[in-house]
Amino acid sequence: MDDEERELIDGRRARGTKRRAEIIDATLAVVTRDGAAGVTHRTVATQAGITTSLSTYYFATLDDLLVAALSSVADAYTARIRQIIDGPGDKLRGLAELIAESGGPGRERALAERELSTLAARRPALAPVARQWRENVAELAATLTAAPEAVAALVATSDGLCTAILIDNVPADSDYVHRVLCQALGAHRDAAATAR
Amino acid sequence: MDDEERELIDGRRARGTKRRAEIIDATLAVVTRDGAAGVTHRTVATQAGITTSLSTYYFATLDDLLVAALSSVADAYTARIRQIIDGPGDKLRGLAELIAESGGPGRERALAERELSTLAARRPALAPVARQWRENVAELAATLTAAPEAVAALVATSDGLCTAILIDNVPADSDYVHRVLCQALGAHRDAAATAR
DNA sequence: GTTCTACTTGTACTATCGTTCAAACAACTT
DNA sequence: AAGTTGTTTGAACGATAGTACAAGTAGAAC
Repeated sequence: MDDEERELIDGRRARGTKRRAEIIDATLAVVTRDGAAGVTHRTVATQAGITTSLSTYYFATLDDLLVAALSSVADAYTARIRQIIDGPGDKLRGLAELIAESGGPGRERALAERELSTLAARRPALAPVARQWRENVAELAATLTAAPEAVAALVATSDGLCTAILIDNVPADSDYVHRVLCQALGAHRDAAATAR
Repeated sequence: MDDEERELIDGRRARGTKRRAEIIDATLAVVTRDGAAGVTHRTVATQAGITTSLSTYYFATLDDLLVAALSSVADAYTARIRQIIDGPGDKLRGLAELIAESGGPGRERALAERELSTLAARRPALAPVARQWRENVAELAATLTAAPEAVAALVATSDGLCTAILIDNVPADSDYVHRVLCQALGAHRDAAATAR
């Protein structure tokens, strides 16, 4: 245990980063299992295998914990989509596969994200975090079309498809998702293969 | 205790329908103000100006209350969109105006609907109710196009636009919404004015 | 009148919540 | 060894939650 994580930019030591990450993971597990309403210092602590007071030691208030958890999922999602944007492959297909994950192994995370982003509607401090996903999708869309309406349509469709997949609770077909995205982009006739 | 509930179409009297409606309204007011997490028998009762026990008299459990409230908003939304489908006007424009309301006077209701439909992701009994909005939009879309992808794109876009409007918390321009819907429909080039 | 039934209230029990706090623990400095 | 600093614990306080329940009302049926 020397300079454990540091993940900070300044020369100083990173504080309880590892514990914080554990607690955030436990929080997301609770959100996945019982919903955001089930998140309490006690349930989170039990899930993490620590004491209640330790949870409050790292996150003084429940709100801090929820904000941190939402930011965490948002960051993970952001990393995924940036990978698609900067990567070499077909961007629209990459997005389709990412969305389709909401119905399979990524359902838990997608569910947590929706739950927590709904929370954001009432806490102004969380709105920027919740908006990040949309902005990243918009950036991706901007590489595929110049029409602002097409960008907006792709962003909205991506979000709506995620919602539909979550509520219908069925494994999603990434080919189908891709086709719907093409439709929204207006690429159904010509630009279906132009991605990148 | 015979045919108590039914309060429906048959000639019999409806039981505590009025009180129930009052309590549901109060519930939605609480959801609007404090979110679904703020819904308790006590807060609802205070909002409705009744005693706590009366709230439990009509809705034995908190879950019953939330289910009833969600069903209520879903019904109201359903009525609105059926009006558009069966009405004489431009259906796509009607839908655009309905969506744009989420940013203005209808924000409260849209917020409540999102909050409560998120709740549905974890309670299977609520999923059909949450799905109804999508199915109605799909029905509307089916009158405008035959392509299944276009229908799916319009439904997803409608949902995503609502979300965006709610999170961005800005009054929405129904013309803009209409243009994005046209884009998703694939009607940007030709069919922009074909609605109906 | 009495009776019955739907409705309404006040009170209370039990559980759990967020949060606090003093004390113990661990590792590293001096 | 003593001290310092960051971490962890167990116990507790006050507040609020869901729910239950016996008692009280009002009005229609008898």
